[in-house]
Amino acid sequence: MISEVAGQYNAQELENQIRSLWEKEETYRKVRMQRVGGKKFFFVDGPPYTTGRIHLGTAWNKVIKDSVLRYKSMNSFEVKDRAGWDMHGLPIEVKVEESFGFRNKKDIETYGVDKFIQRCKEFALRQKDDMTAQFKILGAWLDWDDPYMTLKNEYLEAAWWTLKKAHENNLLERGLRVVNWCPRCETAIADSEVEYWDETDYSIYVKFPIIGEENTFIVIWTTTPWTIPANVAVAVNPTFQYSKVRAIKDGRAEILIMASDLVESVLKIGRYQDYELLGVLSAQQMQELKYNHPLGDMVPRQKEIVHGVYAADFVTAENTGCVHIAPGHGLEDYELGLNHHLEIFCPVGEDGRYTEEAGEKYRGEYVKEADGVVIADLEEKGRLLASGRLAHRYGHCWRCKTPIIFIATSQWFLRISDLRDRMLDEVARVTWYPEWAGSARFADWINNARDWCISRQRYWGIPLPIWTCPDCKHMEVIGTAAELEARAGRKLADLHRPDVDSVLLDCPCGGKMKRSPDVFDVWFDSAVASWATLRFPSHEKDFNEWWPADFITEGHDQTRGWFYSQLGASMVSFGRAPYKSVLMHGFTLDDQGRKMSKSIGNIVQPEEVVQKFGADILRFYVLGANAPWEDLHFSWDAVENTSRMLNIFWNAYRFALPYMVLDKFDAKKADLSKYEKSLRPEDRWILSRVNSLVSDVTAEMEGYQLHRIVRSISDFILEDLSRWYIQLVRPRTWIEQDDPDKLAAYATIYEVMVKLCKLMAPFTPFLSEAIYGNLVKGLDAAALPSVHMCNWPSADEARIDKRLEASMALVREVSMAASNARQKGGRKLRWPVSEIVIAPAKDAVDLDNLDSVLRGQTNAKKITILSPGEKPRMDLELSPVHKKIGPVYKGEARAVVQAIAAADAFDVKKQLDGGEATVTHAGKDYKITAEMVQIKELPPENLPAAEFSRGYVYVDITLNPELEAEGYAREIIRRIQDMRKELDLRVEDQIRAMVDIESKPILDLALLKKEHIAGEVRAKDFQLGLGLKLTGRLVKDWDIEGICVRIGIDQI
RNA sequence: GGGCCCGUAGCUUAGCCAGGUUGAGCGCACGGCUGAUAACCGUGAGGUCACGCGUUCAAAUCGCGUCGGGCCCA
Repeated sequence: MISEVAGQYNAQELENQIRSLWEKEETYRKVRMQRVGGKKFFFVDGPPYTTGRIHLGTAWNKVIKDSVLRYKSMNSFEVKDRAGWDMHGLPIEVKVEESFGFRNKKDIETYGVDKFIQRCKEFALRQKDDMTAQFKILGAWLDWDDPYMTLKNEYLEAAWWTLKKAHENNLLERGLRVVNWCPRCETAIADSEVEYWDETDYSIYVKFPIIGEENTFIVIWTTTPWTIPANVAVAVNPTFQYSKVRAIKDGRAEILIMASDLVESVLKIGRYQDYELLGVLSAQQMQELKYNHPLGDMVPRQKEIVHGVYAADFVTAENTGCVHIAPGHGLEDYELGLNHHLEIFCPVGEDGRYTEEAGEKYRGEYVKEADGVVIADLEEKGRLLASGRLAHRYGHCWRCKTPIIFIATSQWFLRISDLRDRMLDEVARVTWYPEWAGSARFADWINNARDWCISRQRYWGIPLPIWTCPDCKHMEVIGTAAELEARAGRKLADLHRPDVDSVLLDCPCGGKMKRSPDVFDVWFDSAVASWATLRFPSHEKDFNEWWPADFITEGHDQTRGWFYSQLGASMVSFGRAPYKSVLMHGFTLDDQGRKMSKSIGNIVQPEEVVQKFGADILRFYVLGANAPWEDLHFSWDAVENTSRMLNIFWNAYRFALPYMVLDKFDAKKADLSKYEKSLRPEDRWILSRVNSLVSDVTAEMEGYQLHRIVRSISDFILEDLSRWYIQLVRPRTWIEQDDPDKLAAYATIYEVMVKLCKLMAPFTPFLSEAIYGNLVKGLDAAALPSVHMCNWPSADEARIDKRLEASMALVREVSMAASNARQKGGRKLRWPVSEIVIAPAKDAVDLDNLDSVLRGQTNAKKITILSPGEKPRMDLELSPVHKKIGPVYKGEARAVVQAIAAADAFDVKKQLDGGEATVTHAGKDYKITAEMVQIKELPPENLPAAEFSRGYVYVDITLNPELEAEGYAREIIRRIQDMRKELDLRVEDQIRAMVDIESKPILDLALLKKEHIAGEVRAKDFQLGLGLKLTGRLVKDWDIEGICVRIGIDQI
């Protein structure tokens, strides 16, 4: 049986019940099992990093994923949905280091790498469990029991296999490169791991002495004085013109060379008082110059280096137009150095301190702290032209926030830049939502793609499976654990460091190969997720059946992150994109569009929203707040609004339940087909609407227009279902017998609710499950055990009647206009009116057969529809036109004016239509012409009007005894109903009621409706009179339109 | 400095792809309804559609530029 539902929508309580139901019944497993063998839908979960806490953005992310997967499952797809966890890398290392107070790698080595790895692993696993619980609360149905974890051996193998494949494809190489380097973590970091913010640094202008020209200098500018010891060249722009000037400062002259356009500004900064142009140099001539290093006698190596000038496009017309080149400390510098076979001089070690090569004075100095020393030395040697401070964007290690430096080190690279064009082809083959995410944003990123530095000099990561022979330099990449174990002749329980470090392999040369001590860049971990999640390479069958992924969805920051890393890893191993479609979603910002951050204190935790409102409400809110690819401005008000909306849905759902229960309604025996003939137009209308909704939502889902779906559903619930259909259907539910009219209403409501609840299931899974449990499972023990096992509803085209929908829309408009007009005329809706007149302006209005609906909703006895342009009879007001009357009547003018005032306006107008009119004053007739009066049309006081889209609606509020009797009856009914409520009576309870009305005329009116009143309030015993002695459990005095009415009621 | 997205009422937003009277919700003011009721409904005030220029009979919508916000890059 269907049950009644007590009380308001309590999301938390409902969700707890559904959660335990799902757990008890293993609903998730059943749902996935049910679709096995269906068309495959391979989803890959972008693995959140195991930080321990989910935030609003990750919640939104999982809600989108879950909604899409539930939708696909309802559409008979077998979905692959392993949840994923990103568990390696510096962030966790740093956390563990912090917990022990470690400062550098030496501390870790002292503590023991094996124990350190163990701590990292425990930390990651604990965080994973915490976050799993948080995701489950949201109703996110992924495979949480068997997630893919980047720390598992099977996952490590997927990374190994991929690297081996890249090696076979000749895309792996070791090389000296300038990399972003964190001197604290002592590791290379990826471009994507660099965080930029403003930092105040030195800004210095340095003079490099030209060889063979006395007192002549080329001027460069830099913000990193510590790189000066590594300078080997100067770059100039081949299109610029350079000037040689004789500059005067404090009576001393020197000859300076710099870009012609920048002379003035540089000399100003250098506080030169005067200068004279000696000549111009072309970029070509500039390249003939040689100079001495300004600190040549302090950095021994610099004495042996020849310093020249080279052309480079990247030189801009800023500062001096001459760029300091240190190939060991800059990316462009490095490339320029390679092109011109310059020495890649890098006198800085992995700890960020100068090495032996930097010379006696600088050795051991931390470079960022050496800036001041270098400046002082330049000053002392007279090579400093100017020195100041400058705030500019500078990169930092994203974990420990240490400013990064660039140093040339030997690293492993994937030669991604070679694949740029092929990657762009692949991107064009992927379907992007929105389209520009791929064609514009991602393509732009790929166009700038550089080789991928995949090695990190750390501990907690996937070890590089690269073994090299120290003797003959032979190198091999191992692809699987089995391969390694076969070669090593022993088992390895865990493929992490340090165990794997101890494995030595035989080299063909007879020597022993050692593992390259690095671990993978953590971005490489998640990059292989699409096949690692299928347990490839050990399970090839699944890979062949599922790969590549049908769908992934992540935030727009993942353009450079996971969208890219996956593409890169897939290109080097499989030569194609690992996904077929990508939905790029936005960021969660606060209600003012600011980033959520601890310092502003505007962070909203998803669980806070769940606790205050519920998971379904959070879900429906984030899905509906805006388009998925736009940033979400979180607003508590909007969440509350969503909550209110779902509450109305809940009320709509539960409103009919008591009657259905009372009548033992059984949809199985009494479905719509039995009542086809008894359906009212409004029933057919709501059925049309719900089927239109199904078709709209299905269409929008194809383009992942999730916000439009939520909007359509909300509109349907509020406008069509709650504000309209339920209002229309209410009186029918009170009919007591087995009237087909009532049963047709039940069947309609039932059909609509069940369809709607399935339609909402992917988005509000808890609420839908609860409603389905009652309405469907409550009636049919054999029904599918969960709404999430039902098929996605299909739109019943035969029920869609667009003309009827349009007519009803018109009826609603007229009805609203009528209530507007009533308000103007001061007539409450409770009081019936005799007539409502619809006066269309242009096009004729046809209500189809919805006349009775309109009458009911407007509480009107009659609806009159005028022809276009026609108006109801207006009051007319005559005003005399003195200018015209005066000249004709002269002395009698005053009498004429009075005659006009006294005349009947309608009569005058009628006469004037035929020519002249006659008006009378003091027994004398006067003839007047049309120009002597102005006739104004006024809506009569008893006919207030309001505008609607196609004209005006007039409401005739004139009262007569019959209408008044009805009005008073409704007033009395409402009060008795109110009192029934106060006594907490059930709908079907009978009462005894006595009503004492102090006014005889009103009593007489009420008596006309005595039977009606008694019926409406279910009073078996009903007395209506004057001076009655009131008894009953509840007696109350009421004021109805200024009359005292005393009512007493009693339950029988 | 470059790429992409966004800017509509006090707030949150729809409409923009496909040009044709800017539409909602919250909040505010007033009124109504009452067996969905710790709910609900109506009316009203409130918009130079960020700004400027262009295309067009017609621009919130298309194009260019400026300003502001977000993400990414340099």
